[in-house]
This record gives sequence, structure tokens and C-alpha cells, in this order.
Amino acid sequence: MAVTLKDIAAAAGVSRGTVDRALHGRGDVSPEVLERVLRIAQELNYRPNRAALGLAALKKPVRVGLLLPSERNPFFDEVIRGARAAEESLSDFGAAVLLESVRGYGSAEHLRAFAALEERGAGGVCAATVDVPEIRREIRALSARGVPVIALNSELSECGCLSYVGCDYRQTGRIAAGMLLLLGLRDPRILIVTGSNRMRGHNERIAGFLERLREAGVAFETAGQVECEDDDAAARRLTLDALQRGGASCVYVAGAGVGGVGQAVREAGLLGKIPILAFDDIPATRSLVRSGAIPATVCQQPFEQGYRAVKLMFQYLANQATPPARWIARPVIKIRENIEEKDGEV
Amino acid sequence: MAVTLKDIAAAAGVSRGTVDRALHGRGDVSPEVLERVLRIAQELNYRPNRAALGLAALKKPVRVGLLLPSERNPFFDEVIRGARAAEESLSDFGAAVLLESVRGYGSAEHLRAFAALEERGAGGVCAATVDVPEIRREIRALSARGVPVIALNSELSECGCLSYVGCDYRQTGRIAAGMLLLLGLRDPRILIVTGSNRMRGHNERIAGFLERLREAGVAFETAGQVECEDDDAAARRLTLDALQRGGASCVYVAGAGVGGVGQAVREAGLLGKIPILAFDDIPATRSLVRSGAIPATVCQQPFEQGYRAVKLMFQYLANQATPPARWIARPVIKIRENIEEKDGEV
DNA sequence: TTGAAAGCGTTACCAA
DNA sequence: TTGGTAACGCTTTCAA
Repeated sequence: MAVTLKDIAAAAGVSRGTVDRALHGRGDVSPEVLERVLRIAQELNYRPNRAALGLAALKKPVRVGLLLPSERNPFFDEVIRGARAAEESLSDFGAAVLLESVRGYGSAEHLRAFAALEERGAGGVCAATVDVPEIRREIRALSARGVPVIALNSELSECGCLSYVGCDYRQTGRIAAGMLLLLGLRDPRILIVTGSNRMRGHNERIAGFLERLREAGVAFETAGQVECEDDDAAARRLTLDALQRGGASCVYVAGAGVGGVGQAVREAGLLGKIPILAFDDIPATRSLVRSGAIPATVCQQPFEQGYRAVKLMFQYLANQATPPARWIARPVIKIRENIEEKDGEV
Repeated sequence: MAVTLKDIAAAAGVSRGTVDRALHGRGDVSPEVLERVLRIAQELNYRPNRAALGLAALKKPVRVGLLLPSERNPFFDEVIRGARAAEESLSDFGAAVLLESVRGYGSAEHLRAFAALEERGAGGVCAATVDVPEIRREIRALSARGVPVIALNSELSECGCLSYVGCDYRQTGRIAAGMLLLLGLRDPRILIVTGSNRMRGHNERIAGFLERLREAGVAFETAGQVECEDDDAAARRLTLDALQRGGASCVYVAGAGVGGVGQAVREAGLLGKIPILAFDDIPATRSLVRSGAIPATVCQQPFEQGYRAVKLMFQYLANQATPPARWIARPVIKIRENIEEKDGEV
């Protein structure tokens, strides 16, 4: 049978309340008692019972804020599903999720959303936001006010975040390169379509991709790099233009806008003739995988990310369990034969 | 705030104990009270609180039996890791796992292991066993005695199992075919190495593989099919023989014995020249993926399977939550670039 | 057939 | 600085 507070109390000759205060540093405890209790807890390898923690936590429910650029963004819909699943499975422990859904990555709107979450009583916030000074300042201020922040999906530079939950973009780029290698293209000529040069994740995906190709000693060259601002219309225009001018044998899409890229490749009469490598499992990639235009897409488990972020934040708030500095989603390769598998059984 | 027993008791004008008995059909409850309580619970959408359930369940701990052919089998080591992880995360709810590890698939030994688990007080058993009459009879008998069984990793024909937790072998075969298609081999000549023609999973993997190739309209032919009894030495010998005789441009390994296959391909001077398609992430496949001999291996999340089986069984025993008839692990494609990712964060 | 109460492990509040 | 106690939601046992 597991060691309980009561066991420690008995061994230390004090009451359970005192043990509780000693272990959690709340309230006053005399130095001797403190030392004794901590030592005994250590020796007995005390681990608090989660069921009991949960039951007790019901008395003061915890609200986890969620800030996502999820307006009209199917990727973040999955993150939300995961967060809701976590809410559901933690609701018996007193958890609730507050969602602020914004459109795009404008920092003014993100700042408003942070304020709204605090206003609504969030005890902590999981945020997929932008790595700019004004946001970092806000996060530092929130943390100082006792509202910790977990960076979700987009990593943030030093700003006191509790943790990063997301993928390793460089690594997913390397995996995309691995799939390209399997295709066995001779001397590939690669057109790179990125979302934005300001998005760290997109840059890392490109760096990882090229790094791996170089490592493998492939005689590749690039047929240019275009920036589509994650917009399908721009992606279509720029890709078509580049294809007609540059003659690529392969397109690498580091960000969104895949639908536009597919359209351009079709208009150039190259659909199914040159492979498109892309990321994530969203309707646009999914349909191109089905048609064979995308041989493989490298996904990052958005459901899991949402689930994890909420769960880690809750455990921190309710049980003061410190999350790992980084929780990295395992990359998932999807091809035509497994693109229909659905994610998110928990 | 969620609806509690107390709320129902108040609404029905009875005590909490009565509500409990009514909802769970234990003890005597008058028809009128029963009807009233059930109706109110329904209306209020009552969902028992898991933390409280867990806390109360601590009083009578639940033991989940685990029967695995895991002696000298790295695949099942992962299943065990998953089961232990589940035990750990459920230990605060009164769960314990009893492991019986056997060598191979001999039904006599499996029967002994079933008996041992019952003897040791297992309230339910998760078993990776063989689909033969004497085993099915034992499972029926166990179930009748109130010890339910979940089929783990190997599906069993009708024998009253509570659930099947494992992969869809046909589907993983199709995915392997998908990877072969991506490689773009012209008119592939495929040597099929199976573990055993008596293993349903192996047969299904072959069927799915061939089915998908046919669907895709590939002009393939087989360079024979050999049966290695999941043994490396046999696999090496049979593969070498077949390669020298038949001249395959690709080897498909449906079961274990991959290490032997790799050895044979090397001895035939074909390592890295003809692709080997295999399953699971075990040391043998892993090292062949690293060296490039296996372009891709299709894995079935053994950790998850172990975790899931134990968790479902526990929830059934402790909270009478009926598990789904089938819990199918999502297949995972591993190539050189993601073979080092480690599984089993829960 | 029903109700009352104790107990599971933890937290939080009030009194000493 | 400490101890006692009620409370969280559910199960179980004992009395009525």
C-alpha cells in the first residue's frame, strides 16, 4: 500500500495538517518539524495520491486559458479538440478551459486575448502566439502576477514561459527530406514555398530539410524560395510563376497555402508528376495526399498538443507539478494508405 | 458544477446510499424509487466523479493480470512498459498489474499462465495468446467465473472476450504496400517471408499488402513465400536460398526473423540494393532502418497497446465502464529520420 | 427496503 | 506554530 500523509504524520509525531504545510511550504512550520517531515517523506518515498488531490481540488476549480489563432484554421481546430478532451477528462478534478480564439497572428489582438483570459479568471494560459517583444513583455507581466504561460505550438524566446508544448520543426523538416530521399528523385530541383520568413517554425523546417539532404549527399538544387504569407491565392500565384520560370522537379511547402500550391501544380500540368512535400493533416493536404500529388505529409499531432498543454497547466496549477521545459510531439508520417486514420483517442 | 449523487438524492427525496444502490443495481430498492432515481439521473445527466470513484476504490484494490509471450521478445518488452506505465498512473486508484511472461505460443504453457494469474487473484486478464480451441475454452470458463479477458495484440475468435486491443494487421500490410509504391520500383518481384502460416496476423498482413498492390495496378509478381517460424536462423537460410534461386527485387517480411532476412540479403550482396519492408520497431528492424536496408517499417505502438489494455480492464473492473469492442492502435511509419524517436510518453 | 455514517487521502480553515 | 475538523463524491457496512 502506498505511503500517505497520515503515515508521515504518525512517523513524525505531528498532525496531517502540519505535514501538509511542511511539504508544501504553506503556513508556518518550525524548522525542526520541517526538517523531520521532509526527511521522513523522502525516506518513505511519499507520492501524493492523485485521486485524493483531485477530489480536494474540486473545492477551488482551476480555469486554464487557451489562446489560439484558430479562426478559420483547421489545424487549430484539432488543437481545440485536444484541449476539450483534456478538459473533459480533467473535469472530475475541477478543471475548466477558457478559449480565446483569434484570427491570425496580429500582436494587438493577441494582447487583447491575453487580457480577456485574465479577466475571465484564467489561472494560467496556454498560448500559440508570436515571438515579438510586446507579447513577451505581456507574458512576463502575467507570470509576475501569478498567471503562468505555456507556449503552445510556437516556441517563444526567453520570457519566463513555464514550458513549450509543440513540435520540433527542424526535425519534421528532416523527416520530410527523408521521404524525398525515399522517392529516389535524381538531382532534384526543389521549389521552396514558405509561409513567412518571420515564422521561426517555417525557417526551421526549411533548415532541417536542407540539412538532411546535404547530409545524405544528394545533388539537389533549389528552384527558388517564395513566401506566400500562408495564403492560398498568393501561394498559387507565386508557385505557378516559379514553376513556369524555374522548372522544379519537386515542391517543398514549409507552411500553409498548400491548397494554392496544389492548384498551381495542376495548372502547370504537373499534378502527380512532381511530388509536393507538405506538413500537417488538414483538408488541403489530405485531399492532395488522396490524389497522390503529395506522397507524404509530416504531421505534428495537434490534438495531442492541445491535450498536453491543458493537462500540464492544470497539473501545475492544481498540484504544483512542474511540467518539463519542453514537451515535443512525436512527428507522424502520413501517406495515402494511412491518411484516413483519425487521431485523438485518449 | 457537475451533478453529484447528493443532488440526485435530494431531487429524489432519498439518501445517497439508496441512489448508489439504485444506479448500480446492488442491494434492494423498491421499484418506484428505482424508476425515480434512474429517471432523475438521466435527466440531470449524472456522471460519477472519477476522482471520488478512485478514492473509494482504494479500499479494495484491483489486480489486472497480464499474459504475454514476452520471454526474449523485445516487442513485448514495450507492451510491458506500457502496462507498467498504466499501473503507475492508476496506482493512485488502486490498480496493480500481475505479469505472467511465457516463452512462445505453446498453448499448454499459456493455459498454465492463465491459471497462475487467477490463482494470484487477478480480477481480469489481458492476454496475447493463441487462437486455438483449448485457449478459447479456458477464456470462456474464466469469463464465466467472473474474470473477464481482453485479447491483446492477437485477436481471438468468438470466446466471450471483453475487447480486442491491438492493431489492424491488414491495414498495416496496406501501409507497407504504400511505402513500396512510393519507392517506385518497376515491376517489383517480391519475396515474401512470413513468420507462420498459422498466425492470423501474419496472413492478414500479407493479404493487405497484396490487396493494396493490386488496387494500385502495379505489375508485381512474387518470388515465392517462405515461412521462418519467427526464427532468425531459419529466416536467413530460407531467404538466402530464395534470393539465389528466385532473384527478388524486394523482400516483404510479415513477421519476425527480420535480422535473419537482413543477414541473408547482405550475404547475397544485395544489402541496400533491394528494399526490405518490415514491421515493428525492434532492435533488428531498427538497425536495418539505420543502415538503409529497410526504407520503412510499419509499427503498431506496443507501448500504447499495453497501456490501453490495462487501463480499459481496470476501468471495467473498478468502475464497470464497458470498453469498446475493439481498440485499434494507430499504425506508425518509421523511416531513417524518425526511427530514433522514442515512444511512450503518456 | 432504506438511512446514517465511516472512510478513502488531501486541503483549508479555525481554534488553540 | 500547531492540531482538529469539515469538506470533496462515492462506496460500503451496519442499523433501523
